Amino acid sequence: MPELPEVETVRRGLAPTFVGARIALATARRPDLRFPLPARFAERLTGRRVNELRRRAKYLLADLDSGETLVMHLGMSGSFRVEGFAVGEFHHPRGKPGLHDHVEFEFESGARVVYNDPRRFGFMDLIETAALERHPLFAAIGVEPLGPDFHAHALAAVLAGARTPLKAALLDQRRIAGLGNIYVCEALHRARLSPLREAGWLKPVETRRLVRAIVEVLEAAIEAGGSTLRDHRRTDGTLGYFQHSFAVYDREGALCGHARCAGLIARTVQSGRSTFYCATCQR
DNA sequence: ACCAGCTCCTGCTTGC
DNA sequence: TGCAAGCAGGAGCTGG
Repeated sequence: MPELPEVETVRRGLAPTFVGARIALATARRPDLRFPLPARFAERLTGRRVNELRRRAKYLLADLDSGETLVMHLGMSGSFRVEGFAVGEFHHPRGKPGLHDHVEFEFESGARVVYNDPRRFGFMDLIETAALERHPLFAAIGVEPLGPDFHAHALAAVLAGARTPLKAALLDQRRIAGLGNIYVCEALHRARLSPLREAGWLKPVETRRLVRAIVEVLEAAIEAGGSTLRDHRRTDGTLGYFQHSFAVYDREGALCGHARCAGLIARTVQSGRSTFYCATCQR
């Protein structure tokens, strides 16, 4: 489900509850998500204070006072909800867990955070904070598109020589971090670049346009609280609304929104995933 | 080394 | 209305 803007939205939603708070009780309702949870997962979380809640690519990282970091990935259908401290909810009874409520954090403050994931493509792990960057999950992850190192030279460098289609290259987390199917389609449309282009052969001016488009699309999506197609919700249960701003995604047959372009949005399939684009102005 | 395709899982949408 | 097939935002793995 969630791409960078959705994960960032979740991070911002969880931060007030997580950061500086102590986990009074962690509960795992099953031994595995996509992968087995690490040994003694709940025990290693219980009693720990969260020093920081960060995001890297599509991962949420909660740095604990134990020297470990709780690494969380939402997969396709993972979501968090924060309970407690809402108006009229001082004493929420600890009822039966809802369907697909897999992990739960109760804080000393009384707030409770529940991780729900129907498809269970998400996963969690506990990794020594100091070793995070060397960990296989993170060692090969590419440039952060909203970070200080993302500029035309950096993008050109990671695309150099790639003979794969631009669409596939931008989905590759080792080249650039955090983009998924939706925002790749949207960014390519904004940059007027064809998803079918060979990735390693962009002109400098095109690379610059692509960098700007990626940053603009991601920032606008975060501003809107992400996109809610099926699963994504903010942690307070409200919906993101960037889906109303899609120019191409899931809009086959619609008019291309670019000025002076009368093209229609087409759908095709690249490496098994839907691509939406305007064949008239995306070159 | 690089790349396309398959796969994990559940639930919603689509078409008969 | 009911049912089954098809499809979904991720990404690790396999095999070419």
